[in-house]
Amino acid sequence: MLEEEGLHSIGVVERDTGIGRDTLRVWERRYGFPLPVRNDKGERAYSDSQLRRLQRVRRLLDQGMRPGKLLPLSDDALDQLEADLTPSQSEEMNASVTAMLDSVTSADAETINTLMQRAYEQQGMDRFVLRTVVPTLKAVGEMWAGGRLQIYQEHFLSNQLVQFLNTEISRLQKTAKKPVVLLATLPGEEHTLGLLMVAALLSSRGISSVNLGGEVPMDQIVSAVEHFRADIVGITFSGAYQYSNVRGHLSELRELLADDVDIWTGGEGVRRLRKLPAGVTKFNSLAKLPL
Amino acid sequence: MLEEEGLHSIGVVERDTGIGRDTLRVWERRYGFPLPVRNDKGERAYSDSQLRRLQRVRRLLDQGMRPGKLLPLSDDALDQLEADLTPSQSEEMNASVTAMLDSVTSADAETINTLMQRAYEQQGMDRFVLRTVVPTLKAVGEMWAGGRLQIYQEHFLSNQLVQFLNTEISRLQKTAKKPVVLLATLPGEEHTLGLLMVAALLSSRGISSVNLGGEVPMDQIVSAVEHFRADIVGITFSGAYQYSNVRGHLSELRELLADDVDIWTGGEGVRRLRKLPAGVTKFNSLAKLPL
DNA sequence: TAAACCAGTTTGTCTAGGACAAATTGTGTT
DNA sequence: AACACAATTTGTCCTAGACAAACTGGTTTA
Repeated sequence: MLEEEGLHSIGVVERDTGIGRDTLRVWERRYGFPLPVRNDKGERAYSDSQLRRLQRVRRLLDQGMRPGKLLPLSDDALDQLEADLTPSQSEEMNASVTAMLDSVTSADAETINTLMQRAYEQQGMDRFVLRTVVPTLKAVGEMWAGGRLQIYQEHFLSNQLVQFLNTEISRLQKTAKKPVVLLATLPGEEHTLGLLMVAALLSSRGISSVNLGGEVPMDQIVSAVEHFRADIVGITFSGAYQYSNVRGHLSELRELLADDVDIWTGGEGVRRLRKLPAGVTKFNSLAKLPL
Repeated sequence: MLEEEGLHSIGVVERDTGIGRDTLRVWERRYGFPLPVRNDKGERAYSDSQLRRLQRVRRLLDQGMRPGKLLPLSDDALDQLEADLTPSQSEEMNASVTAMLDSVTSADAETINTLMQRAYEQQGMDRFVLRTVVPTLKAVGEMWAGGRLQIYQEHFLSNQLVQFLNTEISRLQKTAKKPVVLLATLPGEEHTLGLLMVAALLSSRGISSVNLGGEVPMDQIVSAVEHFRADIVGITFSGAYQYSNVRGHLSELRELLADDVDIWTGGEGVRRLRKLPAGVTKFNSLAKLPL
């Protein structure tokens, strides 16, 4: 009903922004934003522009800003803030990133694959992932948030990447050895591209990994660690991870696991975290895998 | 606070079971289960056993049971139901299927990969997908529903399959030509393994495909078809697809797309459908891709 | 035999404003 | 600079009622 007119229910907004229902309602009460219209049933109906703005707000919050300062702002002030926070991204994009972005908006599967293949051969896995894939995804995310990219284009890129990385991992994995790294995300975190990138980096260094994919309950991670005799568990958190208590979840996992199993964590979702539970290692950027 | 004593807040239960807060509260009101204790703040505190039972309930719901029948049941009756639901799985399975199942429960990544590789080389893509992968997934699904398989094992198998199929698709795709098939699932359908299997089958027949992955809004599918000049759109529906009105969705898509674009559809979710909208082709089993 | 229709029932999501602890910030002291 | 303590901010949870969408089961139509 709503969706066709560019309006979204509170449940959809929760899912797409990672901001809880209750939080959305309490923000409305306290700060006057977002102030959705109501449908005939009296339910909140958020506009596209409100949704997009909430996604921007979410990103800024993840950077450490506080709701009380952020939400009462005008659109202009928000623009300003974003501009300040992302100062010089567009200058130093290397050639392969711009080529990727071009091909996402205009090209076909073949072109983009050739592009990835070439960049990978030239740069090696490390630089390919860190200097090409990550910046491209970041740029794509920004374009999407700004409405300058179709959703299908993002889906397409994402799937091509999955295919490419899986192929390379599959090839490299054959020679991989100990230690074994177990990769997963926790329930609520659907974004698994990060895991794949970590797996790719590990493979290229001769380390074997077992990727369990997304939304694995904690007790299952524990069982899997025992089964595969994993030495390290890697958990990634995207910026969209809803449950603010990342630290709590990591402590919980730390307690459940044997002491000689290391925990590594990374991704936008842990960027802001300063203090980590004892026995948990963070890699701020993929470049700094604690090897 | 709670977690240490084996108690869980409603938020944690929501996360670990995928059942919404509101739903948990309304179940309590209507069916008397789950009936959590309260902490000193008056908040619900669910026990471990309640959490586990909710996970079992969730599995049964996914199989098509209804809350009203399920929730008032005793533990014994629940056991009975689970037992009934997985009666005669062990019919006649070919060797590669049983080997796969064995390795899922006991083995490591290497073994299962070797197994897939060997089965694929012996059987070719068609038979590998149809006689090995599909039956294995079916068996795994049944074992999972019956609680005879750990969740992580299902995740693991699924990820290994994704990796393997992507690798092979990637290799075969290089020589693929027209017509172009665009693959996706509609919003609400997260299960994308079917798409991957279709893509694999198509690749092995020299047909190129563009896989957009899961949950692609209809208008985005339409845009993508135009962009990629696709000749055919393939949509899969798993048995878990909630929206009963599969036919309605297919008609809608049919109307949105140009007449010279074919629509193919398949999967458990369309199995029951007899009459399809004009201009939509169904393949009942993957074996019968309408080529 | 199967599809289409209709009435009755079940079910999940949404509403309100209040409450409170955990997290963060600010201030003062060592 | 490092620490303790008070003030503020913030997210999550509470209640009980409402209602449309989804499903069920029975009947009619092709």
